[in-house]
Amino acid sequence: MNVKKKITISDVAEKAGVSKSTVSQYINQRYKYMSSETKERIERVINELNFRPNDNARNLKVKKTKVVGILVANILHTLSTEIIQIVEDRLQHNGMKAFVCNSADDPEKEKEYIDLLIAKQVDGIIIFPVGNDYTVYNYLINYSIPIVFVDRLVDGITTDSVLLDNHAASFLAVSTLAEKGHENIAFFTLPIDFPVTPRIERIDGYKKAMAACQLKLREELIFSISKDKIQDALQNCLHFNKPPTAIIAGNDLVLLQILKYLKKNNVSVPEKMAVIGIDNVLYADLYEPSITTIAQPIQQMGLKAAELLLDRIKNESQHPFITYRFAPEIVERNSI
Amino acid sequence: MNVKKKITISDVAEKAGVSKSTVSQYINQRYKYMSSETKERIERVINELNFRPNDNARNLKVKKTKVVGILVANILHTLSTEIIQIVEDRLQHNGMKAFVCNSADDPEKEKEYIDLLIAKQVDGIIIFPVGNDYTVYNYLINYSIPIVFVDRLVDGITTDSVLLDNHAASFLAVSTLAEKGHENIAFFTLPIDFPVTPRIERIDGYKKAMAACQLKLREELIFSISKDKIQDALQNCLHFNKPPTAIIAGNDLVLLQILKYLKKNNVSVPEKMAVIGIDNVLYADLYEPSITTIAQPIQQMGLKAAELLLDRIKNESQHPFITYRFAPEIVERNSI
DNA sequence: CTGAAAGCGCTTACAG
DNA sequence: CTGAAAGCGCTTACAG
Repeated sequence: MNVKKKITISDVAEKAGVSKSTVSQYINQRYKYMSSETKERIERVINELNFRPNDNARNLKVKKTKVVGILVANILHTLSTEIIQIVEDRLQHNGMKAFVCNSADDPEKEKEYIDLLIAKQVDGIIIFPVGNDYTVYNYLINYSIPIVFVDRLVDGITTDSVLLDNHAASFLAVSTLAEKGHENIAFFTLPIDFPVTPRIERIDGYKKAMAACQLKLREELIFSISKDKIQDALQNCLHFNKPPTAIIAGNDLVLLQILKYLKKNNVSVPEKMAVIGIDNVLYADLYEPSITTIAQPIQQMGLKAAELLLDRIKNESQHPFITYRFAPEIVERNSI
Repeated sequence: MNVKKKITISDVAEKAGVSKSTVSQYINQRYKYMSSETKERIERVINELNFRPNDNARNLKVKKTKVVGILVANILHTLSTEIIQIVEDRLQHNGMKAFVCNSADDPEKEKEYIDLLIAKQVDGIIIFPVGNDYTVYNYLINYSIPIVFVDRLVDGITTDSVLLDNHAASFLAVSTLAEKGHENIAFFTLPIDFPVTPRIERIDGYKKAMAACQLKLREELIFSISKDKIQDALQNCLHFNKPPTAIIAGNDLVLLQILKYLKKNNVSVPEKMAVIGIDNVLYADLYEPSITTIAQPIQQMGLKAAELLLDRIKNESQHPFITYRFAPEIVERNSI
């Protein structure tokens, strides 16, 4: 493998016997004032030399890069990849492309990626934020780089945002269970050592829904703990004086732990324990019994996020920032 | 929101009362010949102005970008995101970052992303290839951009590659079933309209394993069809003269379809139908009965891919290209 | 210890 | 229809 020198526009110009300007015109498809002979000659040389223009040079002149960043909190979440797929498809239709970056739940990494995306001069960024330090996101706003938040919000930052109506999600879960006569409903979610919007709002929604359904709120039935502690906590609360007869899983990862425990310990669902999960999961139909879930309208959320970002990128118009809340939907199956 | 002019190195230099060169020295942390007073002054101004150097300009001079591309065939596959997570972590330790791009199973998109990554001058690319047109990948080789293939190979391209020993995977599946006395073993996988390495190799491995186990090969028990046709095909083959008593699912998506069918139709597993899936899936333990799977050593594969790429990027040394084949592992559960 | 100058590979207004 | 020239925002060898 011989290390070949990178081909530049000058090489093409020289070999084609025209000026760099003309080659540049060709690259940018401004054929208007170009003889077809010149055009063909340039085309041939470009193919021969396998020339690819250096975007770094181009972007130095032309301010638009036609690239947006999608910075996800954690790429392992199904929600992230599904939104990515949808957003990308919309971008495609607008001649844009996406670089996906993964914060891996690490605020430090997120900050580095934001710096990198700024440095690469992306036209806009869709962020599933992990950090709670608003100064980081302020860089973007200072640089007038459009951003759209998805799934989570950050205190102190006002921008276009797209997320589930988490209160409604909890309400749907609680009220559905209440109708079936459940009174002792446990709520499990991941930690909120630092504020994570969906977790906080879903807990809050749970509390309000309990009140609305005239059920007694028992704080000891609310668990906000790390993944590996869920099974122990569940085991524990089964020995309460009044153990729960129903569980709401705050997200897909939590649901997985709960189902593992229930299966391992032969707790019959829904007879001994009703289960309802927020987030639709691939295996909801597969479990025995199939699991009732509260689904996010991912398709619409992805489209809205893409649309918001594209609007900001295209026109300079300054409509006020809006936080869009999407209504959840219950998918009734056999676990309640 | 007032559109602020982008801050450049000149702005910083002017405000700090030094030359651009000095600011540049500061940015690149060459403090050796810099008075601490100058250093502090520059630092202060950078913070005040919120200055972020433009990487496009930098990369025009400095050939290394410290960024690699990870181009996945389809970001919805768990394998992709798990490998991304692992690779990224290794890159992090080497001061590099990753831009993830999603081909969405579309060779045209893949080509565009390759062009974009070249244009952005990434230092290297990890590819889960979708296309079968080797000329596309040849661009990269022409440009001396290191590439590592993961999961799939491309005819006509020789480069470092990391993938499962697919023949061994099929062999494990077949021989395990054969030991349990199964003779009529069906194999389901997705289409091979154009060559997709794991699918082809797993079918091939299945055939060889059947021979090795002295079982009669029945071509009509091999299904290479699209996802939505799997359930019908399965239904069909249950009415064969000699229906299969065991099924091997060629990957996670196929397994999902098969389990859906079996559950819907109350086919008892493993009594009436043994099932074994290639690819470990999240819900393997959750299904009733739990599903025996053939797992890829994803951790090791991700690390190897990262290591190979970093080696090529760092040293110019020219060890020959190697295709690494990782041994699969069987995770025995209760479905066989 | 710091600055002036050339150059990276493009684009674009302008001249002809 | 095409080319010469300036400039985008950096870096770096060199001079002082």
